[in-house]
Amino acid sequence: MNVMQQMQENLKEEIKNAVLTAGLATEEELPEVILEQPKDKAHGDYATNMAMQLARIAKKAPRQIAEDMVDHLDQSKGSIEKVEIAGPGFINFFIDNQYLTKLIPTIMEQGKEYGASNIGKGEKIQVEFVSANPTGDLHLGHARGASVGDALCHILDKAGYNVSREYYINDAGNQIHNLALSVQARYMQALGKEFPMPEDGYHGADIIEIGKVLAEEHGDKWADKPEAEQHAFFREYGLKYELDKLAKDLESFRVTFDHWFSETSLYEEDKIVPAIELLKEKGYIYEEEGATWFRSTEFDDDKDRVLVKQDGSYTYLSPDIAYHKNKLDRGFDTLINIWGADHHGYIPRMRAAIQALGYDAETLEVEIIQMVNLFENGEKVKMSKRTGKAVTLRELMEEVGIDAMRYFFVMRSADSHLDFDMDLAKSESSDNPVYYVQYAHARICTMLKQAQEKGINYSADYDASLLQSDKAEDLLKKLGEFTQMIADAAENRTPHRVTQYIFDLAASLHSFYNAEKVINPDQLEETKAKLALMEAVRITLANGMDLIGVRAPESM
RNA sequence: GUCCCAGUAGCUCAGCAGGAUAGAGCAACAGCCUUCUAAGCUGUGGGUCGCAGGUUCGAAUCCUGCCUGGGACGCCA
Repeated sequence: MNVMQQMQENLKEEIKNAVLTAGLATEEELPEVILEQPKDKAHGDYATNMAMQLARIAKKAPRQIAEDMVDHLDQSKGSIEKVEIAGPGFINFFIDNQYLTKLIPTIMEQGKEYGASNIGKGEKIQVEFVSANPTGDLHLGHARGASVGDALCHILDKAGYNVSREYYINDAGNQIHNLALSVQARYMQALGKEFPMPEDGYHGADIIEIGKVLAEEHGDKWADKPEAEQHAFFREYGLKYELDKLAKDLESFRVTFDHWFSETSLYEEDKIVPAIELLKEKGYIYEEEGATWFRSTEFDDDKDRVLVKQDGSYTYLSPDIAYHKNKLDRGFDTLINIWGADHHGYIPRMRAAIQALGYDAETLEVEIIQMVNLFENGEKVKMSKRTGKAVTLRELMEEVGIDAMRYFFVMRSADSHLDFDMDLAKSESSDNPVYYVQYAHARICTMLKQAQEKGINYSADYDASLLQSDKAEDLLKKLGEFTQMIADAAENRTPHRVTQYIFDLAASLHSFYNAEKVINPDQLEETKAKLALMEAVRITLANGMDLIGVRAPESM
């Protein structure tokens, strides 16, 4: 808890005491103290709506209650400078913000750790994200999922959760057979033979590439082998090639995983039958029309779901249940799955499975990432997975750069559609928010460097009374909010809050920069105080950017 | 037909578990570089928060219905 949070707690405690000593409510009746930061500075630093909340309990007019509260408020505590009653019964607090200067030494001391808290109390959370099928290149939707998932993991980690990041590899179903057939076709074609692509084949450029590589490395030695042998080979080769590519692309994109979990391993280690057996013991399984059904309607699903088809093979749901059981067996308190919008219909049956396995429905959280539309030259870029003409993650990385992508993909709340403006993302101007933020960081670095060249050394031990301007106070307040902002973003699973925060902090920095000269050898002590402030802002900006996978450049 | 998400300034979006006169950025307009990077700053204009009801001291926020856009509803994965 930093000094700002400490101050807020003290203030809340004082408000509570005032209500109790004024006899307006009993301890039990007392609602939670809500402290808000008014948008208008004329309304003070903090305000509480306690008087309005108490109106019914105390059976008095809110303004009267507010007056009673203020009479019983001990203003010597909680750094209160002035109190006002306003509007329908708000109590506005004007705080002596001198305490904020204590933030700077804290931030400088904590460095990369600044912003960390223990709100997660070590809760074990597993985040499964991306999990794209190893049958083609990663495209825009995956890029957004990767950006959001990775940012969320960093945020949760910072907020004191114990995070494990996982990628589920769908390497067992029909689609892998199709991959094998597609690779086979491209291989044959690379050898100059006529060979049709399978019905649901994968038309991506990557598969054509595999065919070429195979033809070069192996010549035509596979062309006349028995079908089964060919399929096994192409399957294995294709899978390995695709997986290596996925991992490499994601790593370039600064996204890494703790575990790559193979669906096939569920078969090999015989995890599926026992999972279904367990549900059967609990009475959620029945047979009908030659198939095995999961009675998911017990848990609010629209209809029951088939687990084993008439032909004896599993539906996708079966290994998925086994997989989630496996996750839970590994001792995670909470599972977060990050899925594309096209999978949202799948949530109720998965939730039902979690409950059938004996866990609370809330154990599984599914964050849905809405679609991304790509715009170039003001026009929507059409995408088609079928023809393989989708814009890939790698292409986009090369064209617009990783920083801009990472920033843009988490910039909006995940559950709203995202228009990705290529021209804006590529532009090196202040219109581009990622440059705006990075520029703020680079500007500070330049100042610190120049101070150093002039032989001016700053430290956490500075004269705080020299930081009195409104612009400096704005910066300090913003710095103080960092830890709480991360905690909120973690609890609400809203990584986009981080981009908003660093954008606002950058704006405050630019504003300060234009209003005040930092380095002034004639005012050495003031210069040192400002440099300390700059360093604190720099650390906070860098930490914020780190959370969303954006680089903090020292010069631009 | 059922379900999910969205509808806020000309455009793209915030609005944190109802709170004061609804906020940013872009675009428009007017200013600021002999001074630490103008990739920046300052100011102005711009809104029936899709529509209609309801809940209450108070609703962009919660509830109901409707309209519009997108997506999902397989013994596919």
